[in-house]
Amino acid sequence: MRKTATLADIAASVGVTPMTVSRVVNESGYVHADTRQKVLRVMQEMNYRRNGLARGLKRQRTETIGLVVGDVANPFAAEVIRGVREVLTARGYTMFVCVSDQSVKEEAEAFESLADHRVDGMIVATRASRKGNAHLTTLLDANLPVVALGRDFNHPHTDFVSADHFKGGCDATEHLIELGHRRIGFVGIKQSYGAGLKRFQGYLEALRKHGIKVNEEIIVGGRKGTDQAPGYSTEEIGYEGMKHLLSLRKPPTAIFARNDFTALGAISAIKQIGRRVPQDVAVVGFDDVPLASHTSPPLTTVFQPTHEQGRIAAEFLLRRIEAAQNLPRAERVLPCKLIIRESTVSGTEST
Amino acid sequence: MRKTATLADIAASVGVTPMTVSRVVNESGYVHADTRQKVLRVMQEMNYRRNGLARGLKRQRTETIGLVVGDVANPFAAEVIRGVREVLTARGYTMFVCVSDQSVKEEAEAFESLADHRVDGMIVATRASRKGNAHLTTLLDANLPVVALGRDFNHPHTDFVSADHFKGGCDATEHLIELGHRRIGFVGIKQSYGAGLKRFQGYLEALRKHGIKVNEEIIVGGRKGTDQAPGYSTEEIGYEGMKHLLSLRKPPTAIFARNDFTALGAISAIKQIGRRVPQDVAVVGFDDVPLASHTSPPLTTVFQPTHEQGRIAAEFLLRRIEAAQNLPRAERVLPCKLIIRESTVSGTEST
DNA sequence: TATAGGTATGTTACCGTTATCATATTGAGC
DNA sequence: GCTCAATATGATAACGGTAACATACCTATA
Repeated sequence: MRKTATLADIAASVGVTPMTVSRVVNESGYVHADTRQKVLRVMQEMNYRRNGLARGLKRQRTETIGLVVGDVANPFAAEVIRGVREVLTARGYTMFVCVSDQSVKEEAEAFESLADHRVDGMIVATRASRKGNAHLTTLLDANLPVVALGRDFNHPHTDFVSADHFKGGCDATEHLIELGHRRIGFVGIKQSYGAGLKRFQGYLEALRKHGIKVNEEIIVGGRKGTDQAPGYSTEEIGYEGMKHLLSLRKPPTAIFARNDFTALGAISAIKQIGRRVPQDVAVVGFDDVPLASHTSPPLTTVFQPTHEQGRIAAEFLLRRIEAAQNLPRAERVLPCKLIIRESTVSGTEST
Repeated sequence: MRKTATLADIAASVGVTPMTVSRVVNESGYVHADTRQKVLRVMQEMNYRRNGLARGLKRQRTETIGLVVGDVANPFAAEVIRGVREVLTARGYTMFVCVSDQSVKEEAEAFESLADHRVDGMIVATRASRKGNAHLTTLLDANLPVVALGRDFNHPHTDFVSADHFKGGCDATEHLIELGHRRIGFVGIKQSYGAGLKRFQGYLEALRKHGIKVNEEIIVGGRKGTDQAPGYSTEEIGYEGMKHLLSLRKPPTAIFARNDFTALGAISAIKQIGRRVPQDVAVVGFDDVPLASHTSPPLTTVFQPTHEQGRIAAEFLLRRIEAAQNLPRAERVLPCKLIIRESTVSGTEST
């Protein structure tokens, strides 16, 4: 079991001090060209890799940040990750991703692992929860820069980035109302979560604004249990939820789905019993996943600038990391955009 | 800017040595019950978090492993991640995920970051490439335990876990042949990658076995450029590829798609011009994503045990990490399973 | 020629932990 | 009361790197 070479090993082999080798590695200070060459050659020979632990310990920063996401099997997470990484790598930082699987316990473990390994900061893109927020607060007491992405977290020393889900939900619902729908269902919500889901609140607001009474009968989640499953489970929630709605004496004429996958599941359910979208039931989704424009019918949905949120979160975080002292809270809410396709209006687009 | 408390701070406050506090933290050696209580109380008060850098530096292991994936926006990656994590957390290890976005350069950076931060081992689930393999080899010279998951990498000190994509591709194709198809297209391959894609080779093998000549005209990728995009781009590849196939003088009567998303894209294209699945074109996918059973028609596909691959990879890795010396290479290839739904055979399942 | 400033290296100490060895105290058994 | 082992704690020295300061040499300029 050969051990990894250290600066001292290189130094001994070249006949200089570790400090000189360090200067070569970090391209800092003066090193004679010849010495540098020799050092570089030996480094290569010995397959040197610098020890980030020692380096981080001494320098008191690791140039590393953690990104905590709840789920990874969807384009939202993927785009956030890409956005964050773009900014970070350009500035010489490394990103480590932790996945909480929507579990508060795993989320806490992720926070602690990242804190223990002394990341310079964290971007938190999990779903908000009372316990999760408490954990975060503890970490902030330990002076770790944190940015919340797409989830509530109120703390004076934290930044916040999100899309305007409320307005998006409102727009989506108003679109249906303008098409003449009055019986508009919401698919994909668990009663207990309702309060925290901005796009759902937008839905309620739109109904209120147009004098439509909220009908709890047509606000549904999936079958019990399905909403805790991983990955594409939201698709199932949509399917099950819609099945239920269709079994009602008076099913809704339109639905707003919690997200695109839920919407796709709902569309499956509608088609399966021989009804048509949008003629029998109009469907709006949320997120505008790449899939959405290729489904049949193409899905009307609300685009949110995911990639951009990632970039901004990363920029906020780096600013906070590199600031000498605590900065005041920065907030940024990006607009969503309703994209009308054929799942609400037939024949809008001819290909 | 308050600094994080250290063992020494706790020790000073309690009136003991850092060593004693360390014993409390690690629950190692003897500590008087009263002392332990006092230490724990002060630790809580001072919001102590152990320094993984110092700890890792001293102990020469971090109880941390890296997982490198190419893409994250798909159930495959998500399930691998879950499988790996289940095993790791049970054994007290932390996992950091790095995403290469299918770029060899980013992949190399991920390898290096992980190596620099002294993870105890790595699971590599990116797509194989000559350059990527070269990088990996360098790291192995630095004695880092590595497990390859679902990608080729031949090295005597590496383990290997995969599903049997070759057999899966073969089965899928034979299924179509048994249904009487002779003109079977393949959608979702770039010429240059063909050699490395086992499921494609299975397709070729099945054709050969049944005396069907390979027709390069009906083996297609997406439109140029689309196959480098992120996220669900494979869906577009399927759509574009199928469009092309349908424009041929003699389109195939069946296609085998590189994966389920490609298959779904292909189905969109087929439906869009008013053809039916499976009557006009039969479609087989690969992976059995949760979505697959809910599409219309439900997708015939090849299930691969993703979660299990993650678990086994993690077990292999831990074994290698905890072994005193280099272990011989372990390999494990898990069987896939053809799942027949209505995209190849109409009316198979009644709901 | 003395001086200043750039160039090239070395010395020292410390980042926060823990392995190892050393020391002290206690209690049980004879 | 003495011995031995278990209990409880401390002192020391690393782990690998780098910040800060010190030293030495060189060259250009007053």
